[in-house]
Amino acid sequence: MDPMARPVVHTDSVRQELLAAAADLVDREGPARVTLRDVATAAQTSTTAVYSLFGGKSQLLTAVVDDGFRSFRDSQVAAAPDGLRALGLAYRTWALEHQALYRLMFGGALAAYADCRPSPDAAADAMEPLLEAVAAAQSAGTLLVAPVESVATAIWGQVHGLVGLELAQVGSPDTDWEAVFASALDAVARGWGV
Amino acid sequence: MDPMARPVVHTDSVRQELLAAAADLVDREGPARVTLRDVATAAQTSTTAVYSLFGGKSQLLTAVVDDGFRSFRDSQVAAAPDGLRALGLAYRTWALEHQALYRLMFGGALAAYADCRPSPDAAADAMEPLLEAVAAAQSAGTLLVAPVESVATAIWGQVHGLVGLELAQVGSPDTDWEAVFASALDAVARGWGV
DNA sequence: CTTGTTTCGTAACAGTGTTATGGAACAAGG
DNA sequence: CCTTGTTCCATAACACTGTTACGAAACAAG
Repeated sequence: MDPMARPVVHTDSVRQELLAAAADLVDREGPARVTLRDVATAAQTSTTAVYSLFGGKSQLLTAVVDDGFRSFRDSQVAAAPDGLRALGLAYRTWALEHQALYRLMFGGALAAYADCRPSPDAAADAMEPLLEAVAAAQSAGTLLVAPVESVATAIWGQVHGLVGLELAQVGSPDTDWEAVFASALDAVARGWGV
Repeated sequence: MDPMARPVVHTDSVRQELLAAAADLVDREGPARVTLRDVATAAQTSTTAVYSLFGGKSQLLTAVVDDGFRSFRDSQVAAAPDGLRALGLAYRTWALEHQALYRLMFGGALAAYADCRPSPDAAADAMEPLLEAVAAAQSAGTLLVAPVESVATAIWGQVHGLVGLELAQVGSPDTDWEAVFASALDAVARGWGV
């Protein structure tokens, strides 16, 4: 009994191909131009696969965002040994290299597209290197002793905000964002340093 | 000759009703839930009016954003006499009161929805009170003398970034954002003060 | 080879932005 | 007053979206 029936084609490898295709489309065309038919075609399968493997478009995009947080966190971890300022610079670099994905992750654009949010843990994990760097600087005596999370969030906000303004192309078109970013990091050091 | 033909119904008042209906829907349901048919129904006209008065959905949303920048600028102008810190507080207040609109204006969400950007002038105008406050503080000797635009952009970035993180609900769910915001403003004062 | 069961590609559905079309509305001339 | 001419706009069609239902395909067992 219990015949094996038709073999499964919607395997985990197809799942990863769909993820890659979706991420690629998001980065190249922006989230609005991502259609399930295009994603399925790029992954050489049908739209049904998205439903059987993810549940729908919003879950697929959520998975893309979660992957983005992992990649972002890796870049933060890699920069962590070089200190706080390196974290800030790595933050901007990653954002500029993955603009569409960055917007999807932090711009709240995803919530606007589909009623879904990335796993809160992903964002928290990405913040971990910063938290550790802040704590280390505090115990090293180079940073004001205040609630770690407050300091880290404020610093994150500074970096995040400047990147956001740069990506939104707000302000004067000929702004030297790199210089502004550098002097903002200086001001952060002065503002939170001992 | 030149008969007057059928009288015009798509007047400027219909245009403003459409704008109001669209802004209302954006604020209540978010940009993704805004459909031309709903907007037209709310304004008691047909979808054609959107095309004859704005050109399409993206232009309608752009107009909503431009209006948002005007409202935002007004709140900044109102807070300007009370100094730099008041500008920051007013910034956050306005953003929290118009979350969906704020995301549309600064989150780059609009570009993701439709291929259009708000008039750059609108954002520049909104920044004017901050520029003046920075310049005033510099000549009063309470702020580091550095390129006004760099200082203003960095400060704007700090405020914008924290608000963005708060709206995106990134970080610990029980974060006391008001306190973080206040201490960040303190750090800005220390970082850029003389 | 038939049967039974599971799987998934195709095609249909509801809803979107956008465009085309035909009727509606009025001034001028008979 | 009616016809005509001209302009305008609401309705209906179109192409495309995410999603769902269906029926054919694929294999094990009898």
